[in-house]
Amino acid sequence: MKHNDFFNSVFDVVKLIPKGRVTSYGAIATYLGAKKSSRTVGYAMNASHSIPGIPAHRVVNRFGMLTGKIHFDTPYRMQELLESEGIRIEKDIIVNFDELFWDPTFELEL
DNA sequence: ACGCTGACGTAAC
DNA sequence: AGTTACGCCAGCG
Repeated sequence: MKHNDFFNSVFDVVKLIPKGRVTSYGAIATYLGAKKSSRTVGYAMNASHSIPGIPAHRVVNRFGMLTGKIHFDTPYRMQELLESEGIRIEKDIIVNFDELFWDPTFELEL
């Protein structure tokens, strides 16, 4: 886990997100040991656009809000993808987010 | 080459 | 307790 590997690590973690589950940028950043880099985590997702297999729609902010939906092909794509996995969304906010939250630090434990 | 911005989150005032 | 500012790092103007 170095500088450039940050992106790579983020992608790896996102790929590990189980279907029907979601996580937050901060959770990934914390898992990588740089909770302050949460912003960069989201930015890494931006780069994931060129990388298939990255369920970026499963990554939301700390409040469970689909903040990155705008960066998808269509703003509704993210919500539809999540709903397709059984996740309910209301006003761009994941319902039962606490229940669906998948924390890599807890699930993967370092 | 330099600086601002951006899918966030936390600390400080 | 609400608001403002900053940190992180890389892409882009």
